[in-house]
Amino acid sequence: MATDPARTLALLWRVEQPAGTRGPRRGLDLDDVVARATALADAGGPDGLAGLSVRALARELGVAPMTLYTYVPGREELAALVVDAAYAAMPRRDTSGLGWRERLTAVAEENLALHRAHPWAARVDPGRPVLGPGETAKYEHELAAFDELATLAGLDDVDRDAALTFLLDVTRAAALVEQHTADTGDAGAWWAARAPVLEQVLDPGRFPRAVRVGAAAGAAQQSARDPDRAWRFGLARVLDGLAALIG
Amino acid sequence: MATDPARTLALLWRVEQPAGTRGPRRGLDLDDVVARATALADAGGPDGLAGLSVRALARELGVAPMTLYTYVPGREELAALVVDAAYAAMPRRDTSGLGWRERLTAVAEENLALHRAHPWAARVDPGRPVLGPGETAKYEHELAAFDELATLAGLDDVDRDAALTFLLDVTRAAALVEQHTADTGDAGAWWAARAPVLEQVLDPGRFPRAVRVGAAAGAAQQSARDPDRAWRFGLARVLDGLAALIG
DNA sequence: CCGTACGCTGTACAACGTACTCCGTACAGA
DNA sequence: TCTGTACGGAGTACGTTGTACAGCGTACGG
Repeated sequence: MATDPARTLALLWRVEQPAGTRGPRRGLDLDDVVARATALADAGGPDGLAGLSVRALARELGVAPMTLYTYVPGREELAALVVDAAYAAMPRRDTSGLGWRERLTAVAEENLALHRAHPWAARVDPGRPVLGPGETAKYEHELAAFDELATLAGLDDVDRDAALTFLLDVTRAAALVEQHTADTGDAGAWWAARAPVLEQVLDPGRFPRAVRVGAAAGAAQQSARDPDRAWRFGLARVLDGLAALIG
Repeated sequence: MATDPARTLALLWRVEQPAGTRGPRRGLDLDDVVARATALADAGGPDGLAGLSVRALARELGVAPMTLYTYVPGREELAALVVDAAYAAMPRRDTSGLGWRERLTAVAEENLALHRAHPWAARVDPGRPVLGPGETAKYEHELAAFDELATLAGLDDVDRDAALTFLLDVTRAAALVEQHTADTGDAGAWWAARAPVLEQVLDPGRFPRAVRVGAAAGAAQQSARDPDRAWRFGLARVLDGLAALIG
C-alpha cells in the first residue's frame, strides 16, 4: 500500500487527476462504492468498520475484489471515505440566534444521532483527523455553535477547539455505553452468564463501592425508564463546566 | 471459539478448576504469557492490542501457536487478560483526606499515565467492561476518590458512576490526541505532506472557523511549550462542571 | 486502422485465528 | 512395578484477510 496522505486527501475531496479517457468506462461510481461500504459497515454492528472487508464489499458490488483497488488505494483509505461521508451526511440544525447552551446541546444531539445511525463511528480514533470535506463541514458547523460562548467567556481559538473536543468526547463516550446496553439485549441473560463467577469472587469487603455502585449503575443502564441518564448527566456537566468560564 | 463469559471471568480471576495432576507439567505460566503479550502490545504502538497475534506471541514464548490455546481460550480472552493486568498494575495514590478536586485530579493523572505507558489502552472499548480483578480494583479506587464530592453534591450511586465515567472519558480523549501528536513525530512533515492538497481545497470563505481554529489548535498541540493544554482545559472543565453540583 | 492507456480480473502469497489429530509424558490405581 | 489414562504440546490444515502482479480486452487518440 502507498498510504500517501496527499492521494488520500485528493480522493476525499474528489480532486483526482483528470484520468485520461482511454480504455473502457468505469463500471462503478466512487460514491456508490462508499455508500455500499457504509451499508455493510452499518450491518456489521459496532465493529462494522473494522470488520469491513474488501472482498465482502466487492461481492456486494458484483465485482472482483481487485477491481476496488482501481477506485481506492486500500482498505484504510476506504474506511476514511466511509467516515467522511458519514460526517458529510449529518443533518446540521441552523441554531444561529439561539443561546449557547441550546446550540451546544444541538451539536451534542446531532453527534449522538450519528453514533446511533452508525455505531462504528464511535470507534473512530478522534486523534487521527480525516481532514475530508465532511469532517471539515462538521467542524465548521460545530465551531460556529461556540460563537456566543467564545465571546462571553473570552475563549481563544485553541480553547474553542478544546471545548468542542470536550463536548464531543463526552457524547461519544455516552454513545459507547448506550450501544453496549443495546447490544446486551436481554440484560438478564448477560448478568446471568456472569453471576456465578462474580458472586464467588466479588467480595463486598474488598470492593464495597465497586459492588454497590456497579450494581446500581448496571441496573440503571438497563432500566427502560432512564436509558440515557449518564448522557444527560455528562452533557449537563459539560455545560456547567463551560458556563464557569463566563466572567 | 467458545467465548464463554463464565470461563473468561474464571480465567481473569484465576479461579480455574483444579486441573488434574496427570500428564506433563505446564511449561509456561499464565502471568508470563500475559506479561509477554503486554510487552508485544506495547511495542505495537497505538494499535498494539488489536495487532497482537497469537502466532507472534507464541514465537516470542518459544512455543507452537496452538500451545497457547491450552492457557487461553482464544485471542479475545487474551486481550481481556492483558487489559485487566494493565489495570491491576496501575499505581494508585492514597489520596484519602485530601480535597475532592485533588483526589479527582489524581485519578485523572493516573489514567493519563496508564495511557502513556500503554497507548493501546485508550482504544479499549469503555462500553465493554472486562470485570476482572484489575478493573474492579481500579473501579473501587476511583469511586473512593468521589466520596467527598458525592457527599457534598448529594450524588447517588448512579450519578457517582456517571461522574467517574465523565472524568475518565475526558482523560482518555486527551490521551488519544496526545498520542497522535506524538506519533506524528516531525510535525512539519505531517503538514507538509498534506498542505498541497489542503491549500487547494480548504476555502477560508466556506470554512472560516475551521481553517482558523484548526490551524491554531494544530500549532498549539505541536508546540513543545504547551503539549497538554487541551487536557488541562478538559480537566478544569470537568472539575468546574462537577463543582456546580454542590449546593 | 493501429497502438496504447486503462478498467477489470485470476492467480498467488503471506499472515491471521483456530479446529482437529496425534504424540509422548507422568501420575493413579492395580 | 506395570498399565491405563489424562493431559501438555505440536504439526497440519482450512478458511479468512489484504493486496502485489501479470494478463486480458476495450475503446479512444493519432
